[in-house]
Amino acid sequence: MSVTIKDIARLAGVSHTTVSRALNDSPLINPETKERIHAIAESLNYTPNYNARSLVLDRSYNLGLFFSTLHTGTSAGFLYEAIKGVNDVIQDNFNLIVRGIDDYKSFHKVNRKSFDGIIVMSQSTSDQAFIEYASEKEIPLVVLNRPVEGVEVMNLLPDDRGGAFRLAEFLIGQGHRRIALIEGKAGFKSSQARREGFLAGLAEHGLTMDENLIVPGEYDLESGYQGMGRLLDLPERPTAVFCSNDDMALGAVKAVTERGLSVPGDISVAGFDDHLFSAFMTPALTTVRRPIEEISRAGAEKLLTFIDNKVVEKSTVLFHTELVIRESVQSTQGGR
Amino acid sequence: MSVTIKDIARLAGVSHTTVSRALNDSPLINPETKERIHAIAESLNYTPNYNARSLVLDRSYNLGLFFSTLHTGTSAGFLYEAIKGVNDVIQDNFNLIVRGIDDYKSFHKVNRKSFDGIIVMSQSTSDQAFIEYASEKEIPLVVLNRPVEGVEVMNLLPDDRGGAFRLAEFLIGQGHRRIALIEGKAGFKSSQARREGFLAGLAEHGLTMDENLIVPGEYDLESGYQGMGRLLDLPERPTAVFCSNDDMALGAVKAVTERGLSVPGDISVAGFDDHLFSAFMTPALTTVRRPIEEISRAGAEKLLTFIDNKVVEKSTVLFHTELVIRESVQSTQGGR
DNA sequence: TTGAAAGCGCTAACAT
DNA sequence: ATGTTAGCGCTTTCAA
Repeated sequence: MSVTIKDIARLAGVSHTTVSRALNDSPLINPETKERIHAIAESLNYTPNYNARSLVLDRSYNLGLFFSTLHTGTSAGFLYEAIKGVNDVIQDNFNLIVRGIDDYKSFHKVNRKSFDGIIVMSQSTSDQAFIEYASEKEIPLVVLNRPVEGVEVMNLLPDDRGGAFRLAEFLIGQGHRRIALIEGKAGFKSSQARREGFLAGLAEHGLTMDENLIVPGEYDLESGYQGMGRLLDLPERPTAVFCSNDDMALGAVKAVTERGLSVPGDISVAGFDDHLFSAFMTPALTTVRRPIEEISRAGAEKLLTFIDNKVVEKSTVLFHTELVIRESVQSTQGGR
Repeated sequence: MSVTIKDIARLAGVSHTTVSRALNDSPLINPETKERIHAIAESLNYTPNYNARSLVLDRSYNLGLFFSTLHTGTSAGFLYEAIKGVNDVIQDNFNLIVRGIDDYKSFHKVNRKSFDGIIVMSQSTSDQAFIEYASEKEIPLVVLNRPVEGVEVMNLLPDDRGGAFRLAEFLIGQGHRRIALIEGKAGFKSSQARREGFLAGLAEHGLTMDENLIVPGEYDLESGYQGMGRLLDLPERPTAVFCSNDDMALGAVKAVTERGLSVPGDISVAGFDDHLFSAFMTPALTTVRRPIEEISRAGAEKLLTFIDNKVVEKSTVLFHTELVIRESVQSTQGGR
């Protein structure tokens, strides 16, 4: 068996209580005793049993980072940025448990005892039940990325709508009138917000979108490729295409070049997210930056203060999304 | 406070022992009693306290997935595939704790009580101390992706060397003689194995590599871009460039097209990994498939059997890497 | 088939 | 400044 505070107590000739206090750096303990105990602990290679501590302190040292799904619809870049952002903040103090909500058969194992706090990186309303569950259980909670309705939570999200709006205006400013849209995954809030923002941006300039120029997508590379294929088969092609994320934009560009056409020479393409690879695509992608890592970081910080102060604040914070102009959109006059 | 087995016992008019047994589906308990207890537990919305259970059973239900680092050198695709592979296997039975080894100030919190098992997704020898630590502590352990020396462990890895070897042969078969290499991150085992395999492949056909045609890289997009820039500035350019991973290949292609040259028309480019985006690049990338998700899945399965059977097997398994021929490499005669 | 009692390793009142 | 004692919620002998 492994060494416990009782073993240390025996060797130090004190009670295990004293050992516990010494190891927790209690001011009550004589500095010399403290030092002696620390030395013994060190030499015995003692490590505390966190399960025992958790049991009495009612704290798990676990933080959950939950995604709507870890399967389709969650891009590698998204997962990466979210984990990085959260991980940077929590440091050594918590275990970061990563999971797809759709992997749970039941939420039984999700409770205050097992999670000191939860971050939901939400993409669709499919996880609404989970959010309500966590909220009811009064687990400290922040929901990132999509707006939550029906239940009050701390809610941090990118301004998808505003970004798409500004992108539409930019496209129009470049002279485009016949503009197409490859939608994001059906049911995802971001898909909807981006479409709405985009259409609103067009409307702002008196344009409405031809229904035939809206094609469905799944947020993955393949569906961008397929979607663009359909648009190119149209008798009258669009001059510009807004892909609801960068992954689809990459696929879309592929479909264009494969037919011997060029981006942006023959057709302009824009994306959304500003993934790491977007600046390195050929041509470099014009897109909208969505600050996922920043949101994740902010969410983790909020959560930690909730846990420390035992108060959860409930409000919505919108993070700015920024138009990033690169090379994949050209003016209809030629040139960028 | 939350409901415990004692609360259930009181309501059911039995001892808490009986409740414990009933809930764990012990054959000793009368079916009717069992049913009654289950019903009460259900109605009370009982969830077990895993900390208490962990304390007595000496099991944490935690699995660690540790990366050498979560910062530079770990690409989004790599993280994504690793998490997906492991997550698919462990289902609902364990918490998956994700962490960068370089985030630990000390390994104190890593022990048998806190982790039922550990998967190290290792990229460099910088995590050697951690692997040795986990091995000494006798935590069930598998190490993926890089060969481990100096300590016996279960070790699953891709055949980086063989893949690079075959790629070199392919390039030569396409008529290339002046071939360059953009290396992976210094210190990473994979960088070394790929270089060695590649040089061996050249040597097999009597070629040696010009020192000037080897440039350093960091496994990220930017360094691929920079590296290719340096190669293009050479008085006598290579006809083909092997980038040690796909991320760098994407950056490299960018550097080529930015100078008004084309891939593969003016220069051929190959990568390694076969990331999701590689097939969708323009041109589609010729590369070597490294089955990270498959390795992760196999690693997780191994680990679970170790935990179940309380035996750890120690051996090395090499996973095949496959040449994937697409469009970015052209024969020096023209055409693919 | 069930219950009583002990104990997992720790922290925290309450003494002293 | 230190020790005694109880208890967190659970599983598991041992006894009935």
